[in-house]
Parts: sequence; C-alpha cells; structure tokens
Amino acid sequence: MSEQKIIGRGTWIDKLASDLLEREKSLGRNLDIIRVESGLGASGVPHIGSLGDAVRAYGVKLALENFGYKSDLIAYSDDLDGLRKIPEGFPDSLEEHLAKPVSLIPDPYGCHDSYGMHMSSILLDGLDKVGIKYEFRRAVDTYKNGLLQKQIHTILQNSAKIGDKISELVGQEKYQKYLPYFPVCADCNRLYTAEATEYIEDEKKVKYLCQDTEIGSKIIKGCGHQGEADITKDLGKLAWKVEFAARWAAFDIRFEAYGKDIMDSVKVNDWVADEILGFPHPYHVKYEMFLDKGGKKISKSLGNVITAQKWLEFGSPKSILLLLYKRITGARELGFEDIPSLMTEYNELEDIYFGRIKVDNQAKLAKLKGLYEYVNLLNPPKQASTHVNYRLLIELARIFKENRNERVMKKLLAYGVIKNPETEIEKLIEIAGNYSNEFDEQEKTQVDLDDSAKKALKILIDSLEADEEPDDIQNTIYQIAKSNNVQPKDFFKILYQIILGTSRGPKIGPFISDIGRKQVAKTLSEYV
RNA sequence: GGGUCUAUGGCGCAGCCAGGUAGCGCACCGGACUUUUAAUCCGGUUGUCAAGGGUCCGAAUCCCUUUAGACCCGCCA
Repeated sequence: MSEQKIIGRGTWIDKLASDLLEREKSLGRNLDIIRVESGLGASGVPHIGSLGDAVRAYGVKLALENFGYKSDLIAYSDDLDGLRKIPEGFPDSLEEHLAKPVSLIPDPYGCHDSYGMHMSSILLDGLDKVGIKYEFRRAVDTYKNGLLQKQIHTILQNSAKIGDKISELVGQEKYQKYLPYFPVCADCNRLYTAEATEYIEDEKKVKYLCQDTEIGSKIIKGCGHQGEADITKDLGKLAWKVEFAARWAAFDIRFEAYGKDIMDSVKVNDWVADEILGFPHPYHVKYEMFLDKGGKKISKSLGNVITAQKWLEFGSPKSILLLLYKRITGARELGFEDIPSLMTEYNELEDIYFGRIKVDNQAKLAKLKGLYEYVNLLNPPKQASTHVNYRLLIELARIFKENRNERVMKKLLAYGVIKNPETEIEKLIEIAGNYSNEFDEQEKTQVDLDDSAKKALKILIDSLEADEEPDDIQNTIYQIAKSNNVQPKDFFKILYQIILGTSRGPKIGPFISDIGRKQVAKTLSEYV
C-alpha cells in the first residue's frame, strides 16, 4: 500500500483521466486536444444533477490538463428536443407548444430568445457562479449549420441494421418500423408527431407523416401533413438512441459521463459510433441520479428541484463543488439539509490541506488534499481562510434576526471565534441567515401557563422594561419564580419555549441581554 | 422482462472505486460553568461493517453466491 504510486492528485478524477488517456493511446488517436462533453437539459428546470454532469466533466478536463494535455469542455444544450410536459410552476399557455422543439418556443418570461434558452441559461448561470469554464453549443445551431449531415446520412443508410440492433440491445422495436430521425413538421412545427418512414438516399430526404402520437399519457394531435424533409436543409433531429454517436463523431468527443437513466441509450450509441460511424465511442463513466430525501428521482419537470441558484442562497459555491467532486459512485439522497455538513467538511479539508489536521495514511492524505484542490478548481488558496462553524452561525442567525450581520459578528468576536470582521464572514452570516430563515423557522409554540406562571411572567416583563444590569437578570428570574410559587426549572423552561421554541437553551440572563431586554419583554407580553 | 445502486453503533451517514488500527453528526453518560438553565467547553459508552464463501501476510474495502430495499430502462428525450 505504502508503495502504491499515486496517480495525479489521488482522486477518482485523476484515475479516470488516466484510464481515459491509456485508452486513447491504445486506440492510437491524436491527443493534441482531448474534448470532453456535458449535456445540458433544455426542457425542464436544470437541477443540481445536470450541473454535476458539467462540473465533473470540467474536473476531468482539469485532470487531463494536469497531466499535460490540452482539453476542452463542450456544454451542449439539447434544445431541439421537443417539450413533452409543462414543468411545475410554468404557465399553461405552453400547452399549445407541446412537442415543439424547445428552441422554437417563445420564452414565457420574455428574457431569452426561447423557452429552451431560458432553461439552459439557468444552468449556465449556475456554472458561472461556481467558476466552471465551458464552450457552449446548441443543438439548434448544430443542426441548422448541418454539422451532423454526414453522420445523419450514414445512420439513415443503415437504419434497418440499427433498428434491429436497438431491438436486440434494449428491446425497443420502434426503430425497426420508423427511422431514427424526427423531422420538424413543416406545417405545425411539431417534432414527435412527424413519423419518418422512408429515406430517399439520393436526395437526402426523409418522407414523413404528421399524425397523432402519445407522449407520456397525453395524446398530441398531429396535423396530417405529409411531407419530405431534406436532412441538409430542413429542421429535424436524430433520435436519442443514435444522436450522441453522431455528435461524438462530428465533434470528436473523447469523454462523456452519463446518468444511469440513459444507460440504454448510451449502450446503443456506443455501438453506433463504433460500428456504423467508425468513430471509437468516448470513454464513459456512469453516475447515479440524485434523489430527493424520499428516495424519488428528482424530476426536471416536477417542482422538487434543487437548483444551483437555490443552493447558493444557503451554501457557498465550494459546498456544491465538494458535493460533486467528493465521489461519483453511489446513489445519493440530497436535500438542502446537507449544506451545513458540506460547509463544515470543506473547512476540515482545508485544515488537512494546510496540515492543521494530521492524516497518517499517505494515499488518503493525497486523496483528501487532491479533493481540496479540485474543489478549488486546481487553484487552491495560498493560506487557509478564517473558519467559522456553519452550524454555530445558523444558531446565532436564529437568535439575531434584526441587525443580524452586525450582531452576529459582534458575538463571534466576543466568542473569540474570529479576530476581525471580514467580508467573507459577512457573506457566511448572510447565507447561514438565509438557511435559518428558510429551514429553522419555528412555529409559535404552544406554551401552557397556569395563573401563577402568568403572574410571574408579568412581573418579569415589568422588571425587564426597567434599566438593570444584565448580571441581575439571571438572579431576578430565579427570585421571581420562587416568590410566585413556580418551580424555577419550569419557569426557565417556559422562557426557553417562548423565546427559542425549545425546552432548553443557553444561560438565560446574558442571553436576554444579548437579544435585548425590551425585545424579550415584548415577546413575552404576547403570552400573558 | 432487463439493468443499476444501497445494506456500517439507537437514528442519520462517511470510509469502499487505489486493501493496512471502524469514523462523524444526533442521541446517550460523566465533568466544567451554573442558587435553576447548554445551542458552549472537556471527557466517555455504544459495531459479529446484511448473510455465506473466495483472494490476500492482511478485507468494511477486491471477487463470487444469497437475502432485503430503492431506483432506472422496457413511452420519449
């Protein structure tokens, strides 16, 4: 073990890049530039899983560069896909556009050139925010500019063979009957309704009939148009089962990761690339989907979407990168509640990187340091940042709702957690505050008060409104409880329930003066 | 029908993909501070790593079999 040679920076990313290189070398391919690709959905709201595909591909690019090769990341938007379902929260007016390519549907929010671009932009914005660099390409341009012409032609020539193979590999028989190409109907602009039956090789034209088709449980009306689509001029697209292969060959893609939901498509595409197009398929890695906490798939078209934007309200960009670079295997249930531990874990990694925490196992140390480097996109800081426990920040943010930044900062200084107020800490307080507002909200608690407790509470309120030394508050509370026949223990409990919504809490005297006596008096008076 | 993943203290999980002392959070117990109070601080308890077999000097980790659960594909993309 100790003899083990460490590859690159010791992470799975390095291992993968190294395996990829080895394969490329044995294929004897040109290694001047190694292109990696990531797909961006354009039909639904892009969630953190879509982001992950691009972030990880970027990691592979970094690893390749680290090995001394040139590499590019292409972020490809499938915006010629048809809209199959209106995502949660989007206007019903989209109904009339079902089955049309998303790049031909107007943006319901009017801020982008199309519905598809609106969706892609959300993802691109997320990538920008976490610092991922990429070259953006769109399906609509790819097809319009005829970049896949050659591949489409070859695929259509071999459609019978491909149809049989699809049936053999994945049991789908549809393509034994139809061509793996969807023209956009010249009359109604719809995609899946136009079923292609025949390819006229000499003219490079596809014959189609636009008829009713079922998508999901919905029937989409076709317009009955019968037409011929010129694959070099008219808009249309290859079916997914063969499209990747065409794109890989045309763009010379050497690596692409995929989620297990499209495993079958990748299997078919690999075969098409190898056997029909004569382009050895890219190196792959399969990853599991992110599931929500109930164990259900995060659906792009449902409302339970964790977007990068939403995540960044509560966590740092690095917490996202850590989540995605930490590992790639294994099913994961994901929720915003994972943010605090990722924030903490990043700090731990930083401590390991700068030698503040000892790790004995050399391979493990290398791996953890490597992970830290990737999370910093191989450009780690020269020195560690000031660490503040994120959970502590959430707790403090919960207590101080007004003038939060200033008061939490003051508390941190008093605790000796930080030496100086820093702008980074301000940012942390802000996101921890968002987290606290969103997830730590406590309902108005039911507090049972008998008459003597009420009386004691009234007296306390009166005395809090007077000027008094904070040290005395502790004592005062105790005395008030005693002299009103309330068990001090119960009285404290009541106060915690009202103020914090919990049955326990910090030493209450100083705590009340932290929050502000008048403020507490006001809160308490709602209960008498 | 095909495929993938998961199984680790009471609970939630990390560690596995590159084998080398089984770890973290919560909970729990003790102590500090307290005339009562812990989101604090210090210390501690908790495990046949799903079952069985194999490889190895050495297996939670790699291989095979079994069991249970989850998910994906078999519309479309």
